[in-house]
Amino acid sequence: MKKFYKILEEKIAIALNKKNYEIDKAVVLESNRPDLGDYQFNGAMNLAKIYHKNPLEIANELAEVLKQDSFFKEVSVASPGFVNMSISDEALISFINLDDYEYPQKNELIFLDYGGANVAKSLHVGHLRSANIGEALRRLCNYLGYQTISDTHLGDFGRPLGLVILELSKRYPQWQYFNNDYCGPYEDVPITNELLEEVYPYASSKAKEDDNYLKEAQEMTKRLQDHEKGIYDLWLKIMEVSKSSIKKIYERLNTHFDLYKGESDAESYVPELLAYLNKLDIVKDSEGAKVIDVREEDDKLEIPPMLLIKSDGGILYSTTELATIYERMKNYHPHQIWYMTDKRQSLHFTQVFRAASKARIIDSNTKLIFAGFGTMNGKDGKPFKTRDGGVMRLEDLLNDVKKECLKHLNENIIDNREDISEDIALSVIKYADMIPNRETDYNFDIEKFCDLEGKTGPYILYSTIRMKSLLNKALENGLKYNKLHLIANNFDREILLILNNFDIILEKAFDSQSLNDITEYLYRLNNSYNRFYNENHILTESDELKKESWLYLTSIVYKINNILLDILAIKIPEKM
RNA sequence: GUUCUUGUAGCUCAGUUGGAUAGAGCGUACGCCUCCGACGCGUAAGGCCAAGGGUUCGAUUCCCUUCAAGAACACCA
Repeated sequence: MKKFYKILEEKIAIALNKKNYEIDKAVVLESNRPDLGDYQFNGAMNLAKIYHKNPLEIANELAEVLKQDSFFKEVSVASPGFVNMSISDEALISFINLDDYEYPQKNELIFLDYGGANVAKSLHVGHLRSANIGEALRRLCNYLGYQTISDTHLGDFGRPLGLVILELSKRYPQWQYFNNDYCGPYEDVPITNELLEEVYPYASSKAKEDDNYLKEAQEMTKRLQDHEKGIYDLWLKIMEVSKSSIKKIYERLNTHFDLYKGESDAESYVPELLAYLNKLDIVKDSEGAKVIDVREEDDKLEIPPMLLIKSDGGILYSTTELATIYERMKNYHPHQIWYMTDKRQSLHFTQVFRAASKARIIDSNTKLIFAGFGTMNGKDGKPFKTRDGGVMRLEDLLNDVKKECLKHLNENIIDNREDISEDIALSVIKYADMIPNRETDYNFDIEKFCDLEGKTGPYILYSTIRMKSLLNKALENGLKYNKLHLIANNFDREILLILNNFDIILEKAFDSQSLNDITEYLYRLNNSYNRFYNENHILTESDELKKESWLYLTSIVYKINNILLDILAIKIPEKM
């Protein structure tokens, strides 16, 4: 779509200039008094302060110039200095009939880090937001012309793996992997994803109660990180099993990663990173550990130093994170790196970002952006748990919602009922997940995901499919729709005004790394269209110009729906 | 304890350079299919924007205080 606000804002800036007022950017807003106009300009009040004049006077001067422009149907001024503008139908019509605007390709690479799956642990509902937000942002970046690389950054080399391997060694001491003298090749062992998912929580809770066990796990983690023969080979086997199961779920979530790298990949850059850091003389000893001081003058909260090496020589989360940045800069030279994780990790990323900047691992103009999101809580406001205390697996959630969608599916649809419910379920989950503001915590409620009416994914899908069906019917009847000839009433006019917001919504979403403006916009657009649809009988309309205009309008809304749903990674089924 | 975040309709939540009359979905109560797909559309009820103070033409928004909830605070990830 083309940029409507830009036109409007330029007109105002020029008009003000004519009256000898300078303004950087004339910000125009959609009117919150639709009875007075389509758009409003509030800048006269600010200019009044600068020029020490009455805001009404400035507003009147501006209105006087704008009134001469046939772009506007009406321009009025309200106290203490609001300028209200209505756009002429002719201007709206010629704007919608313009050719599509395409965002030019930019020579700027944005690296997106999201997903955050952990090896040997099943993806649970806590992983949902990261995948949904990250994937949508990746697609948004692409639509706006940026180049992207996405990486799930697997948790694959820390203590959880130490715990799993330790527990396996207790249960299956006879495995050749645990024989120090054995040199391979290894015979097949019965590791399945189910086994791993059972072993990890068991080992994790045991480590909490048993200090000796925890100590053993720490040792095992160290042995793994030291690439000890046997242990490392078993780890490779675990990776293979776990990765394929993770990929399957991400596929169902319509989420794509260019890279499935992880802590273990970054780990190989650690020696290089450490050598580099040592040269800079910013690594200090502290209580036996090695740290980087990242405090800054005006910190209100005391930021603890970033821990680089543990006192036992092992590496930590922050270490691999820093090494990951080092690796990414070296191999890909991104202009920006975006992180989509739970906002509770904010401090951790502050430390790492500061360390990266202090150590000049990033260029001075590289942007590291932490797009933290709210925690998913249960109905009780505490981090979400199922009734038996576990966290709900993502796969179970998908299946449950899918079952619910299948129940609601139109009986007349005979083919592909499974696939269609899968698509609808995806829309339910994604839409519900992306509609709250990114930063607010939200309550996970399975019933919320089973509600298929109102402001939901299926609402948008249903409207879209109905439009498609209408357009197909028109084509079957030999009707063509190439342009908008006229505005018939307030129903189609309102849609045109909403369409004008398209580009600023996308840009706002990009600037704030947040999708709720897009979900909200989709609802608003479709709600407005459905009202229009309800009030006008398009195919039976006798006025041919009206009919073509309405079909054309339908085709535009249909197109926008397709673009935005694709950005949100929601699939549109054929029927529903 | 220190620091940060949050508090908006019965419930779940929108609401940014401070703007006019604070919005939506669900739920509740009424309506709308002989006509393009009713998973749709409409109407109504529902609010001291946590409380108090300040800044100014103007505050849900900025500042201060209080209350309430949550989070983070080096050898976990």
